[in-house]
Amino acid sequence: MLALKTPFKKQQFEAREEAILDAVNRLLSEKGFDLMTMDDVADAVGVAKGSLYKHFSSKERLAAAAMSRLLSQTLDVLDGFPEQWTAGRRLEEILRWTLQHRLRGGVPHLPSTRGAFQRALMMNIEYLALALKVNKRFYALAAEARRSGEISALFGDDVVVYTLYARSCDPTLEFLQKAGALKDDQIVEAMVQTTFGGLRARLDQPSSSN
Amino acid sequence: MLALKTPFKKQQFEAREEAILDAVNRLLSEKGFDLMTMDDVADAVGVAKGSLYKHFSSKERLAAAAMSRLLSQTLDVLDGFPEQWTAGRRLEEILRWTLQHRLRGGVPHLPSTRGAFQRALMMNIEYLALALKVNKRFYALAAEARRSGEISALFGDDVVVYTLYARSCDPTLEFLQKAGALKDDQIVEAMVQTTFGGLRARLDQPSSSN
DNA sequence: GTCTATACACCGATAGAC
DNA sequence: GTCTATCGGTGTATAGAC
Repeated sequence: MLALKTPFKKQQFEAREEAILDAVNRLLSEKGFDLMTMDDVADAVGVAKGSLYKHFSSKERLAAAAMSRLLSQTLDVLDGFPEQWTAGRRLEEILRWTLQHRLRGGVPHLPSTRGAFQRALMMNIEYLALALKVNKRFYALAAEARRSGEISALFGDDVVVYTLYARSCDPTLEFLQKAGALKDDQIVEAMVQTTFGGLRARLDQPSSSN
Repeated sequence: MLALKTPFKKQQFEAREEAILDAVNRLLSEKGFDLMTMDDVADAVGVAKGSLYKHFSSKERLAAAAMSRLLSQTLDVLDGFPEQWTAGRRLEEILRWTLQHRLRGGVPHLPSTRGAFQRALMMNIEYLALALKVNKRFYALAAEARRSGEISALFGDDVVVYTLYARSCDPTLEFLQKAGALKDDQIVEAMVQTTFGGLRARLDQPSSSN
């Protein structure tokens, strides 16, 4: 058989792709898509710029591949949660995981809602499928958490899910990290508490006076 | 006297500067600093690109002028609050004002904490002075609100102030606006409630199970 | 496949006529 | 002061040698 003919080169090839995606993840979280250049990527991974295009046909596809890998990891984490955890607990833990992951420099952040990159992402089938899958899971968890009373019935599912997305790339993390007063774990806990404290909140204390 | 010699031209000049800053505000909120080009600004206000440089000597100074104007307006709003309002109420209302202002397309948003623009802003004396002034006011309000119990004692002033900054440019606003299920006022209220509900929260309901 | 070199486009800033 | 035209620099992507 010819099945074992070229496993070395292929293995090497895929290992290099993983190294490229690692570098892209770090650069995307530091500089964002627009400020990240292909020269940056090439320098970080130690190859020529032209070689990158043998792996990924454009900067957009390269970034999309990094984003897709993150979404895959997110799905894996969701699947790995203990069965007895409630929907609210799962939402809380997935945010905690994302924030911890960010502190280790592994989460690319989207600079703005518009922009050419966002449009390019929606043209990427692999990314789109994963994003829809993650989105569906989040909406299901939000609805269930709201039914069980873990999250206030005052907020629609949109508010819950979008808030979760927004906290995943909330700049408060970098602010607090740069301020230096809190340890990493304390930063994560403060953000998780302010987020879910707000989602649990009833409309009491409406700041009475006028 | 010569005092009235050239008021027309000067008036015209300053009116144009205001028009430029309006356009910059809108473009900064739509595309951010990096994606906004001087051609965009020139087209939006209806003048040649070269003419912009007679008003502002660089793209950084132009954006800094827009940011400074926003900070000035923020200080004015803070000064205009009724005397009987508590510190917590003032923090809530300044966030409400900012979000409403953003819905009208008037708040430039900072793409990332790093980047050349942030460094350039710190070199701008006018902006720096205003930013420090606003920051001082926020910290004073946060400390007072925490003393009076309006905000949970569990969070440090850093957490409160940075959370407020982060909500001011929170992408949840655009998400909910694009989703279209909520009216503008409802969007603002949802975001204010989730934010301050979280800051008021005690550490109850720690998702019990493990 | 990986390298060097380059084509092509875009952007910030300037020059010079009016 | 406003215009048109252009310079210098940078970034994506490609071509061609090895």
